[in-house]
Amino acid sequence: MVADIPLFKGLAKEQLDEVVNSIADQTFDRGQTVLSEGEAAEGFFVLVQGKVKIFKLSTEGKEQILHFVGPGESFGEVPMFSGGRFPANAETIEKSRIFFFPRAAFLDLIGADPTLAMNMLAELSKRLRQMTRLVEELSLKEVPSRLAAYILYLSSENESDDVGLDITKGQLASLLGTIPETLSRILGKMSAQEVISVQGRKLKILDRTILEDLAAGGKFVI
Amino acid sequence: MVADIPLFKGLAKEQLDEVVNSIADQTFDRGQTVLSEGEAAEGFFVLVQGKVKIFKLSTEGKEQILHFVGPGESFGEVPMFSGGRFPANAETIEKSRIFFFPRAAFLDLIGADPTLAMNMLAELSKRLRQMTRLVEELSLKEVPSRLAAYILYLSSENESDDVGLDITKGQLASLLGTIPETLSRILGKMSAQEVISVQGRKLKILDRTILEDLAAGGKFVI
DNA sequence: AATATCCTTTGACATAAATCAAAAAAACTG
DNA sequence: CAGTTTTTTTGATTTATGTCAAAGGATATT
Repeated sequence: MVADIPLFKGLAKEQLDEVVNSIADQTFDRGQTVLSEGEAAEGFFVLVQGKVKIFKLSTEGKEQILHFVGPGESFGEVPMFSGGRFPANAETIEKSRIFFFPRAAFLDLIGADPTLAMNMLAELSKRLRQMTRLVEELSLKEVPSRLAAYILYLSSENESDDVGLDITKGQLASLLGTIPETLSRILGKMSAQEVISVQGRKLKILDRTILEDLAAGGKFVI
Repeated sequence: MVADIPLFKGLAKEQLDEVVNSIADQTFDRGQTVLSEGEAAEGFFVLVQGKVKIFKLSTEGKEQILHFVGPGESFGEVPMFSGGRFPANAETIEKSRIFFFPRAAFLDLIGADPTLAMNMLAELSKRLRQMTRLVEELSLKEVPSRLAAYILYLSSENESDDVGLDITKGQLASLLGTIPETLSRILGKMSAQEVISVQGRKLKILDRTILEDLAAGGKFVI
C-alpha cells in the first residue's frame, strides 16, 4: 500500500513501518477543501485514491489551477521545508482517500534516510519543471497554443489520437489560464478547421502537425 | 568563502572540504550565457559574485524572466534530481564569479549529509513558492498590480519609501511579464496620479495605500 | 568630448481575450 | 423521467495589452 507510493519507494522496511505508523488516513467527498492558502502547515498530504486540484484564487474569484494531483502523488510539501504557510489551495474534485503525514515525524524520517530526501528532491524538481512550463505558457503563448500543448500531452499519455478530458471544460479553462467562453470558442475553431473533433469530453486529433505547430507557438490562421 | 553560501550552511568540516575540492571556479562577463534551456546538465551552479537572470524565450524572441539570482544563491539544480535537461536559460547581467558543482560529486555528498539535502529542499521549496506567486500574478492580476507588488517588495527589502531598481526597466518589464512600452505607460500613469514618483531608476512611494490596494488586485482608476 | 549603442518614452493602431447576457445542452437528483 | 442544477455555447461589446514606428534620453566607449 504505502510501498506503492513513489515518494516512499526504496525505503527500508523499518522506515516504511514508521511511515505507516505516522500517517492519518482520511476520506473526502467531492468538492471538499483539503487545505487552504495561508493556513499554517502541520504536515503534508499523499493522495491514495481520487483526484485533487491545486489552485490559486483571485480577489474576484477567478481560479488558476496549478496542477492536478493523482493517486500516489503528494501535495502541500512546500511549507515543510521553507516554513510558513501553504502557497495555494487544494480541493478534491472526486471522492478521495488521503494520507496526512505530520511534519515532525516526516522531518525525522527524512534526516534518517537519504532515499526519502532524494525522492522528495525529485518530486519538488518535477513540480518546479511543471511550474516553469506553466509560466512560459501563460506569459509567452496564446490560449490556442496552450490548448494544443495540453491535447498533445494527453495524447502522449495514452498513446492514442483519441483523448478523453477527465475534467470539465471549465476546469480545463482554469488550468489553461483562461475562461470557459474563450476555450469553447477555440475548440469550436479547431473543430471547424478539422484540427480536432470534439464530442463532449472526447477529443480526437485529426491534424497532429497543426497541433504541434500551434503548441510550438505558431499562430492560429482562420 | 564556501561556508557563507546558504546551501552549504551547517555542513561538517570534511564535507565542506569535499565541496571546495569539487567545485570549478568560473568567471563570466556581463551578458554571457551560463546555461541554456534543453542542454544536458553535468552539474549545477552557485553564484558567488554578480547577478544572473533565469529566463524563458518564446519562439518570437520575447523573454520572460523567472527570477534573478544574487550572490550566495544557486541555480540549475532541477535536472540534478529529476534528470533530463535545463528547463530555462541563465545569463549574467553583470560580471560574475560562479562555482560549478559537478553532478556526481554533489549527489555523493547529499547522500552522505542530510543537512545538505535539507538545505536543498529548503531552496527548491522557496523557488516553488516564487513560481507559484509568478503564476498567480501572470494569470490573475494585471500589469499595474504586478508592478505595485514589485515596488512594495523592493520597499520591504530596504525598509524605505525610496526604492532603486537595480535592473533596467526593460528587464523589469520582462520580469513582470510585459513589454517596456506597457511598463513605461503604467509608470507614467502612477506618476501622474502621484502614487509614486519616478526619476530614472529611482522610485519613491508617495501613496502606499493605493499601491497596496493595487497589489491586492484592485483596479487602477484614471 | 564625440560617437555609438542601448534604454525609455510617446503616439497611432491592432488584437487576443475578458465581460456580460442569455440560451442551449448535459449531467445529476429525487 | 421530470425537474433542477451545472456545464457549455453563442453573440455583442469592452478592454488591457501588444505591435509598429519614431523620437528622445541616457550611458558607455574610443
